[in-house]
Amino acid sequence: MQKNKNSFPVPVIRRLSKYYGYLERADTWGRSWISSKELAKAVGLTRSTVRMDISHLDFSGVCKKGYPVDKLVKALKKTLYLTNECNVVLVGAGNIGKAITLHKEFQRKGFYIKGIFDSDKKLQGKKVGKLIIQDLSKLKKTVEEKNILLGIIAVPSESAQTVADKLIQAGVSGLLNLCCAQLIVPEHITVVESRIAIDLCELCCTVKMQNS
Amino acid sequence: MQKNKNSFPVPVIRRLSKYYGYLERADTWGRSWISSKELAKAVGLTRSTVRMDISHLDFSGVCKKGYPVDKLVKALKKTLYLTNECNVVLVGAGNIGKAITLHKEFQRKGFYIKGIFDSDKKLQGKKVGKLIIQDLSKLKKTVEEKNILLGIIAVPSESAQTVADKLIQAGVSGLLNLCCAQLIVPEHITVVESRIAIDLCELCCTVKMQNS
DNA sequence: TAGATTGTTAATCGATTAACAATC
DNA sequence: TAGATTGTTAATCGATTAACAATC
Repeated sequence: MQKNKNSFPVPVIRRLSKYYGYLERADTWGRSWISSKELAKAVGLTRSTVRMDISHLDFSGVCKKGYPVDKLVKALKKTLYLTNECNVVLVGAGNIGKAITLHKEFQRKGFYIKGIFDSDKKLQGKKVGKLIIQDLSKLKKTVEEKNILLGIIAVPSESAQTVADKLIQAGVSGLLNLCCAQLIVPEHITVVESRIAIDLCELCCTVKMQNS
Repeated sequence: MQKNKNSFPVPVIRRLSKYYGYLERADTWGRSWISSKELAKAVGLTRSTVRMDISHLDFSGVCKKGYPVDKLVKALKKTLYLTNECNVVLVGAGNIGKAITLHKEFQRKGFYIKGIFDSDKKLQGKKVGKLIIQDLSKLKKTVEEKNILLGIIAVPSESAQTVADKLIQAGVSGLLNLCCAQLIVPEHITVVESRIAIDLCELCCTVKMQNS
């Protein structure tokens, strides 16, 4: 039973995404029922956590059988707002930026990169897939015309804040920050940090602490 | 005062990495002292949290002045095991894998990609920067000879588990998993998940929940 | 029926924040 | 000195886990 639309803690959202990822695949294998025990094992969590998380959804399981996979996938999709497509723009046409633009996983999940921007004049006009790299002065126009919800920041740390400001001014509601600089944003803007370099630091540190 | 080398909770490690990232830059600007208040503001946390985290280090601040930036950077570097370089291999020479290999940020932080591997025969032999893409049969030899600690997995979900098994068998101690599949690993192996697609889902979901 | 599994409440655990004495 | 800041303890907050009645 869904209590309050706005009351999902971030850890719950992250885990629901995990369940969705696994169950979507399980569904294609023809799996029709799954218990909290099995799902917990598959994603590396406890039964209790899985049941608590699923209780947030507008959805019920069946005693002794578990959860119907197809319906659970649908409920997750709805709750995670993955039913509609989501348009995004990306700033920074370096190696990482280009790789993300060309990556098919995002489209498959309903995220469409509708514009790629870079302040480097030498890159402007070049193609990345079907998109042409544009100057940031075109940002606002694209965000308005193409109904863009989110911006991805894949520029060097030094220009991250400037780019964030321009994206917000252009009208996006959320930022995915791939660079290591801390962003300062107004309250109504959501920022999620996705930093491979910091994740690698964390991994290295954890491993070395254990071995010491 | 450092109580127990092995007792750092993951959230603390992540925040210490953040402080390190910011302070390293502040140091190059010539900043010599910083208070918990200022550092907290710069990285978006509370004073209390900053002071608690720093109390984990083998390091002391000075009343009324705060913390000496250069010494704090050194203490963080030591605690986070960033004093020595760390050798890694990467499996999956697709767009993302190549972009990471070519990215300079990792080297700057002391992470050296010493080998790139792909099971695709058409890619083997080609160059990515100074590295030549190799077959996975060469994995074990590279890990042993080049003193490799970590493996980065940048392959499609379907082959992630197989690749993880091979990396573990080759002798790495930790895995950075960039793909969405859940990995099953023995207890002595550390896995950190770094998933742009899931971060993007989280961002989209959070934004849409707020706007609804 | 007996056994298994859900849904939910209560208990535990851990992390963050607040408060304040000590200090310069 | 007065004011500011550290270091640390205690209080709060929230998330995870355990337990168990209800159910099929």
